[in-house]
Amino acid sequence: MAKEPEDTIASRISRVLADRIVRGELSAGLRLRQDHIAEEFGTSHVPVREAFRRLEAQGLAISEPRRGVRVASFDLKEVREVAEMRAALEVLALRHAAKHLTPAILDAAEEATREGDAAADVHAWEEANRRFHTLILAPCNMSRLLASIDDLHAACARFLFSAWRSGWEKRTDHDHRAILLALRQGRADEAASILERHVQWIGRAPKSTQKGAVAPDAFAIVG
Amino acid sequence: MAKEPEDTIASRISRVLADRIVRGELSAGLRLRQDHIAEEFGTSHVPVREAFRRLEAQGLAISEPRRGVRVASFDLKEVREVAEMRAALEVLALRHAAKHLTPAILDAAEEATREGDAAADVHAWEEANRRFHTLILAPCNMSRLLASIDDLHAACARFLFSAWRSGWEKRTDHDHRAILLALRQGRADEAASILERHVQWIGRAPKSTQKGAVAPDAFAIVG
DNA sequence: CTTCTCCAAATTATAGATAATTTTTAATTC
DNA sequence: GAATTAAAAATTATCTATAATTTGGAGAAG
Repeated sequence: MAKEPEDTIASRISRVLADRIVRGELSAGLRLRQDHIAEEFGTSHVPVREAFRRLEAQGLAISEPRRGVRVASFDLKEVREVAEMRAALEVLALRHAAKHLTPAILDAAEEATREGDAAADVHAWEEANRRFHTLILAPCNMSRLLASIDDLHAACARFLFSAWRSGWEKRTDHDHRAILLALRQGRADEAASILERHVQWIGRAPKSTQKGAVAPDAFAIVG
Repeated sequence: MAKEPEDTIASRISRVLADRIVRGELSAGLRLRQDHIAEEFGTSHVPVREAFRRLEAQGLAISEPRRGVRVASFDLKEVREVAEMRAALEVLALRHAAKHLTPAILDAAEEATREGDAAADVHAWEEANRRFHTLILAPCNMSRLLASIDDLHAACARFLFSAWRSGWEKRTDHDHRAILLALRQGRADEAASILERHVQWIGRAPKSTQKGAVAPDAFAIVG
């Protein structure tokens, strides 16, 4: 019987709710009522409350004792904070991963970049983007670091999905390609600094390319 | 009636258990049986389970579905990982905090350093050490970043308490003083790089001062 | 007479206790 | 050593109490 990897109801609920929050289906400030959620999942409120604790730790929900749980708000200031944390930690991860990267991994990362460039919508792009970052960072073999990066990446994705209003237009990810090139040539430090800049851009106002000609999005949302 | 700040039983339990784990009273790998803990705190196991989720997120406990929760193990590799993460994030925090630091804050941090130097035991030293780091970083005003650093600091403290076997001998914290000096003189970048080196030392083998003459501790444990 | 405010009752939701069920682990027997 | 059974512990359900919010109404002010 194809059974999901997670066994407990609580973990399943937290995964589903996290996904909904990230995708923007549950908007910031919304109250998460344990009885309603319990009813939806056909369980009692006990595992729901455990799921809440995990969401709280991930920064996706905020709990006030005796007053309930709400979807965490996130303003631009928080997004920048998350982006800077992510940049700092991804640089660290890449520095350790670099020596373990194989051509096969870099090929897979390049393929992920291509898929991102060809993505039909923002969700497909984000999936490919996350795969790229995971591929080049996972070989650092530092599980706690990778888990932290994952949570931060989710927060970034939440911003991406919320900020993206207009239709998706194909784009070419030059940063990803520059990172891969540097890695292939053994210049890990350069790859790390491109990665740092790349991630830090999230939530920052893009350079006005020309006076009056502002990009369609008011803030850089990729990464 | 003097009531503790936290309202829920779960948060109280998680704080107490976290403290015990950090102080080494609960050793790595020990099973945390919810019924026993519930009995000790005079509650049911429901809030205990919620406390477990928080400990899990903090990296202090590990839960295997249907098999219970254990105190997280931590080998030297994990300590180094935590130290490097902490270094990366504290550098980020200090860069943002620097511009908001006041002479009053720096004076308080210097006082914390003095108290650390005069500490009678390792717990007093750690309390002062944590105060120093918190004082100079808190003005960055990035709550998520500070919360992450706090969790990482707890993991470092856990290593410190576990590694410290012999009696406590007074020491002078030159790094803290160098950081404060640089901050007072407005050289934030230099302060940050001293801080980075300072924290990264945790869990690393110290330079053998002389052949055969190894330091009393096999690894650097302060920070 | 209308409107605003303040207080109390009723409703709703959260937090926790107790109980039932399932799963894992240990033990004993073949 | 394998298999069956018994004990223990984890997960979840149901139930209760307590705290928070809302609603309704009385009284005062405009």
